[in-house]
Amino acid sequence: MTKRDTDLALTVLNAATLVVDGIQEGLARRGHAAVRPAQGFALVRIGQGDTTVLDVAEQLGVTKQAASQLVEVLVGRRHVKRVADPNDARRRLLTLTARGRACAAATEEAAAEAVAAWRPTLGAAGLKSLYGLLGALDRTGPLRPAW
Amino acid sequence: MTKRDTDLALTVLNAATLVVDGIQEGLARRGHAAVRPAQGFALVRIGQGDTTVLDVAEQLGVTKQAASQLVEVLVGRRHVKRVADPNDARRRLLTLTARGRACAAATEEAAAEAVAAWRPTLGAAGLKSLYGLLGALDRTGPLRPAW
DNA sequence: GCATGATCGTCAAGGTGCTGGACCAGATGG
DNA sequence: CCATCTGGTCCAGCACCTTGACGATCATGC
Repeated sequence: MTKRDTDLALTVLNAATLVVDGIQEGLARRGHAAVRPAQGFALVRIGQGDTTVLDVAEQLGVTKQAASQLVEVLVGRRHVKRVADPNDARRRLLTLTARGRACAAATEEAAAEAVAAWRPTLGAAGLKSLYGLLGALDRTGPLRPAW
Repeated sequence: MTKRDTDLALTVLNAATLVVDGIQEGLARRGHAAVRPAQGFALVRIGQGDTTVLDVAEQLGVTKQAASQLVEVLVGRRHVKRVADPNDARRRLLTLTARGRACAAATEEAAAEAVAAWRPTLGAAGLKSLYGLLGALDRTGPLRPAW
């Protein structure tokens, strides 16, 4: 059974590759070729409101410095604006611009599209059971750099 | 249904994170903390025989230069040796040393272990159906950098 | 009040890993 | 042969991450 377990590990990595590449391609097709998946995920998080650089760092699983740099890029692209937190002058709340909202939506669409591409192969039932199985795994929370 | 598709994409990435981290940890627990997953995969490939730098590059989905650098590290660690190809003086066949074989085996074990950790949660039947579902997806072949 | 310590964020320097361009040595085919 | 292709490496540059240090702002306890 060990041999099959090893193969399963590879199929999981393969699936993740398909997802990441699919998101990249989906973003590009929507005119956001410059947006990397990790940036898209950050935008989605920011879109949920009340988000700071630390929140982004936690979600992506990187240091606050790395998150700060990533956010800096998004600010430079006019996807994100920093606003002062009225309750805590240390915090700089992140908010989406109109362009940022478009990118966040595109990221979610691209992610959905990437797995929707499997529907012809797996069927709706297959996707559903896949969702059930993988959803039962530990939620480690942080995603991974380079995504 | 789109919302669920988006979530599924995230669960796939989460699963891949678990696999990669599990492999890292499994390698460390076997005394190969310095071996990165991508290096382990390269070792496994080299262990199959008749492997060149270009083959490694293809498997990992990186340029031949990157593969060359990765192999250079493995050679420096005495995991891999380069031998001349008697039929083609341009090719430098890669072979595993005893230490390299140990690392390759440890990588496969660690990968199997990473998904075996899901057995208590998903059950043997769950793993099997997961394998069936993910195995049906396109085999893009190349893995990803940084793994 | 006010010192002390924790927290948010940035700056700066450094490392790692990948890429594209250039190049050499060896193979290949008219 | 000679032009071309292929396997491999060297090199410069880049993208992204990390650790360390720091200023600024809260929060606590006396």
